Amino acid sequence: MIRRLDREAWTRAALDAFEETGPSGVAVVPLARDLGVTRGSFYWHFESRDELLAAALELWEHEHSDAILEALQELHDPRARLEALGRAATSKPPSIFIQLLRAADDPIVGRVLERASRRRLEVLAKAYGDSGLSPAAARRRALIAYAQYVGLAFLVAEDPELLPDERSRAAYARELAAVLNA
Amino acid sequence: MIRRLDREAWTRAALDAFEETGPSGVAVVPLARDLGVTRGSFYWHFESRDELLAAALELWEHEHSDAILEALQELHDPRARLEALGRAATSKPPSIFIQLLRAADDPIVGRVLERASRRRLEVLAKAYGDSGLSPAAARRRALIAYAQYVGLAFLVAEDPELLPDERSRAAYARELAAVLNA
DNA sequence: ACCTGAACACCGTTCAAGT
DNA sequence: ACCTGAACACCGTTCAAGT
Repeated sequence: MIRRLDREAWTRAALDAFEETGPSGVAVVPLARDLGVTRGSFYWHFESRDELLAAALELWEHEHSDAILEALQELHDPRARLEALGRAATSKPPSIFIQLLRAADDPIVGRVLERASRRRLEVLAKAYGDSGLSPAAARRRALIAYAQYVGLAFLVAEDPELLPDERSRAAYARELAAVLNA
Repeated sequence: MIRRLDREAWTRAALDAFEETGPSGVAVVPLARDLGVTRGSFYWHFESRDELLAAALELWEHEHSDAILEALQELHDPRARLEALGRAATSKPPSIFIQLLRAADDPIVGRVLERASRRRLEVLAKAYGDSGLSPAAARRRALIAYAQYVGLAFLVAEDPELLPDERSRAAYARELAAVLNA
């Protein structure tokens, strides 16, 4: 029996591989092997391997990254929104986002990461602005908060021993909250 | 005339390529072309391309990363040391470090980055400890400060428009200092 | 001691031919 | 409309042969 695939099947498989291994996992020949077809069939659906990677990350942007931000925008009370953002920031970051951070030198990954970061910074700045800061101060505070999130996510992914248990994570979150509400 | 190279020449060339392009720039065939020899000659000096990348990054660790930390340790006044660290943190991060951050998914890059981060966190925690914090609090504060440094370096490398001019950098640094000295 | 040059494996890409 | 299979380019690696 001959397997028939569509663009979507390739894209989902590519996103799974990306979550597992990062951009190097999105490779035509191994994916084709896994999907039970030959490399040639891939080029019926896509122009190139880069187009596949871009499509997979676009899927993530629409289904996950944007969805989270939209849910947050539902919270009209700025204090509640900042609290929700704080909880999101101190809980475990999604593995796809971690992979994006860890492979930012890939041009396609870099573009997606920059778009996602821009949106998140806007949402954060809006929350700080709505809770009373001037636009410029809100933007700076958003940058500080998001840089902290990115830096910590990065470092802990690199070395989980930095925050090994729930107690250390809680102590870090308390200290960070004290520092950021100064 | 036949070119003769040693291990050091390959290592320097590899580090230059890494600074320019990241790990993908450390490729045997293109480097050999640049150096005017064939690929085969490379394997006289090194077991593998990975050994070359590791050697290049080791060079960076010894000549740059460690050197900076040792210079800082010379400052015995903890306040002066924290100030020097603050200046280092808000000035432009060295391009090799940025490349390390942007390619952390590479196993060899990841190892080097983790080692360097561990050392920097130790030095930071020691500075905070020497200036009066308890060991646990000093470690948390060090993590907050270093995560901020890493996160900002990362985001600004991705999108320089986040802090486009000297004025915005200064305003950010002021706000950050206010926040971190809370 | 250091380099050449040819070989092989692996992945990206193309394309004529099949169903 | 979707897939096969063979071809080519490119890079990592090996190794016998050269100087």
